[in-house]
Amino acid sequence: MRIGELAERAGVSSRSLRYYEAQGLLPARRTANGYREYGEEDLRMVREIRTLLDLGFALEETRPFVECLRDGHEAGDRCPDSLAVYRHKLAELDACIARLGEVRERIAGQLARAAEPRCAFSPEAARRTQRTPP
Amino acid sequence: MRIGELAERAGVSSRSLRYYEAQGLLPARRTANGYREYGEEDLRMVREIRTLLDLGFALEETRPFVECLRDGHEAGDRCPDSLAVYRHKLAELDACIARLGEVRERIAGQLARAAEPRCAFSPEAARRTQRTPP
DNA sequence: GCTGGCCTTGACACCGGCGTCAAGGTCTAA
DNA sequence: TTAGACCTTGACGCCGGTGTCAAGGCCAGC
Repeated sequence: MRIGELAERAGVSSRSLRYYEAQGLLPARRTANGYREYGEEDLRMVREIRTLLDLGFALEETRPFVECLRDGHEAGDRCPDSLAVYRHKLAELDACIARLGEVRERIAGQLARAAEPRCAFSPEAARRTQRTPP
Repeated sequence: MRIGELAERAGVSSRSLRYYEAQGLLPARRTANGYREYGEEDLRMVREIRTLLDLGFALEETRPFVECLRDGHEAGDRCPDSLAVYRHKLAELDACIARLGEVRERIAGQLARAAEPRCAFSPEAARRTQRTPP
């Protein structure tokens, strides 16, 4: 199959496929006229790449998975290098989530503080600190 | 004070200050020789900008805060527009955190699955499904 | 032979917040 | 007078994955 068909079946642009090839992820055989020629196994690799990219992996991080597939494994994550990337990504995610959680709390705090007490001598504050409540 | 001093006191580069000015966030008076001239209130604005940038706000999102300060308010988040940005950012963060959490679980699942059962007919699986356990 | 659809390579654009370099102006101290 | 520390504007580079355009080759059907 040629690049247009592979692109259509994988739901990506031809441009992306050429880019993956340029990165050494998706080498393509060539027909006599110079056209790229792909097989079903290439479709699987593209799908692996897309799945991982959609999850937030960098293109470079998909390399072990693709190579794992190329080595004939039934899935891209059947190889130690792929699992290492999984673990690394997990740690990254945990750090990122923790950081975002902190930021979230900071902003929520600011929001609560900013919405309420405008000034220590505001009417509300004055009323709260009145010495002779009715 | 000139740009170098403001940069030093705020802990940012002169380049950044010029960039903020180019974005219309930090207009500067000029001395006769064309040098930018800043005051203490500019230092406050730069600090406001940096605080928000460090929290993950986009430069553009700091605009209401800076304008709030310029309007003479005691803090950048004393204005409705700033609070709106806070709320918007909170929603964004919540969505982002949720998404990352999902991804995290997906990967953790993949990792668990990939590390364990290599094949339905693996020795372990065979042992687990033996009809006559000892 | 010609049209139109596919393919090729190469190159620029995008986004955001700068870093960094160039070429030149301004001021102070020795 | 000159060194050197500061300032000015302008412009290109980066990162990553892709859109998009240009200029041209290949091929099937009419």
